[in-house]
Amino acid sequence: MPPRRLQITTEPRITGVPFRERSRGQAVSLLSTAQSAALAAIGTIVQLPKGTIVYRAKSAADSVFNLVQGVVKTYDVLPDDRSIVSGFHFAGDMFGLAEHGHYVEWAEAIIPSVAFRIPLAALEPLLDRDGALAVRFLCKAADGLRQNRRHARILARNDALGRFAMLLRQLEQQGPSRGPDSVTYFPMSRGDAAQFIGLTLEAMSRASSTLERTRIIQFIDRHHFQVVDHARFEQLLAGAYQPAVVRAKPRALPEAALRKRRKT
Amino acid sequence: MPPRRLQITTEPRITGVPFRERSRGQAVSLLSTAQSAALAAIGTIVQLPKGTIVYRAKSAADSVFNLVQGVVKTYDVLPDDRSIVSGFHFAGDMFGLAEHGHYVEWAEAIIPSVAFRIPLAALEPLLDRDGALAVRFLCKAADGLRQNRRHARILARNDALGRFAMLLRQLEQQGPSRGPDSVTYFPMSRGDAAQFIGLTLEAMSRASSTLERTRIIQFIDRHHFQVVDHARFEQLLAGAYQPAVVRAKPRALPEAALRKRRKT
DNA sequence: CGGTATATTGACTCCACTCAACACCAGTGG
DNA sequence: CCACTGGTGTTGAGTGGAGTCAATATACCG
Repeated sequence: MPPRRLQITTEPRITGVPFRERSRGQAVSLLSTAQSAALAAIGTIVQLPKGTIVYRAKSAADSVFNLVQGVVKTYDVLPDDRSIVSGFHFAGDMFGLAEHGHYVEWAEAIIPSVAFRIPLAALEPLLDRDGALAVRFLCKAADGLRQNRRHARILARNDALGRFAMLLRQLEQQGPSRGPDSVTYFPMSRGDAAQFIGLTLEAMSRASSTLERTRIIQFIDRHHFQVVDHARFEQLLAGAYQPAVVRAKPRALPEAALRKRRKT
Repeated sequence: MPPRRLQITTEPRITGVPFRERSRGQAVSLLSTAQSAALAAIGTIVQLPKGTIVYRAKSAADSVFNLVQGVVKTYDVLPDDRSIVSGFHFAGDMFGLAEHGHYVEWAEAIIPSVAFRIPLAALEPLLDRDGALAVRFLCKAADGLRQNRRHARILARNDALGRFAMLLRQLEQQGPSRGPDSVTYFPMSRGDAAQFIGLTLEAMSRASSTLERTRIIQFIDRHHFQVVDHARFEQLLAGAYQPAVVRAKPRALPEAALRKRRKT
């Protein structure tokens, strides 16, 4: 697959993995030109300058959004004012999850973005009529579920290094597939990233520094990085590597542990 | 809403929150009798004794499952052999998420269960034809996304007590709504619960013991609990309560902090 | 009953959080 | 040009709490 430019489109575009597709797993456009046109007919383009709040949690939800350009984060604000980022959305993604007619989270453009706003009032009849289109939306929803699983896997780790590495891996895979040593775009601020992987800003910064110091990754600038040592990076992702030079001191194993070890 | 018995059905049954529904948020059955019958026609009932592996990660995915009775856990096995539970599924839920024709996770019945196995080969044409049915599935997928958000909120907390409390809250809300001081079913083992909330078994056990010792909750037996002190339980969920009698010592604030505090 | 799996409790270590200070940068205005 | 500011990141020191290993207790199932 030749690396090609991300085309700037003014049509709705939804990417994902079709159900039937048994091929290798790159996400492809799920919509036919007719379907895209049908969505364009009922939706409107909205420009989202950096920092735009697309919607607030609990506000009336009348539309879903299809991002055609940029990056949008969705996040929860907890009772204690901290907030956690539930996901980052890229071109081809949908966002605007609601419950009982109200959005369940906040959405904010973290870089200049463009989205299609699709009113539910018009979308629902369209989906009712066009089963094939509804199935495409279902595919995209399944995509979201898989994305959430990845996020949960990140949050379930308890080492800052591993969490950060998993985030970088995800960004690598989200972007257009390029060469093995290419530079990957890191669109979000450190704070956003930290809130996504469930760490404090400081802990994440330390993890980042450690990975740089040990020459596993390298940041070109604040928003561009590349993996330098793929082998150790993979070990890190697998959870079987501590780059800290301070090896856990090999304290003498007690008797019971030795017995158990002999068996295996 | 009168508390009523969970009916044992041999028909597919999918519960969730319809898109249009502006009413209060109890989950309702999403399928009309005709739709249920259509699904029954293409699916088969499978009995799942406790401990049954419904499918394995990476095995060929030819069906989705609609649970009509019991509880099924879905989980990932990590490279280092630990495993994390991605979700618990109850009657009315669907599971069987796949990618490229292969399941992405494991599924296991944790109590005796009954499910409908619905082959994708037959389901897809059905959804293509029946847009309304596809929309119901979309509703259910949205339900899954909301469920995942709740899970992520649990994992994002860093206090064991809070995580455990949030799990209990979720179980309370999942079950049939009853009186305020009623007993709630705790279907999973401690190990499963710990893997769901991202803690070790020991840490979770300690959290559970602490909540019992401080009379916030009470376990009738290993699989039934009730919340005793609702006020403190809510504070705990909100993240604004430390039941540990060891209050953080109010060490003298340094000069800078005092200055900042005066401003606010 | 006995035997195994599951659950609780204890002791100790280590890592992420907290508070704090500092570095860096862009924009603003003198 | 510098000084001031606020926002954003990095680094440092100290503490608490969850992980780890281990022993014990309880429940489950023949």
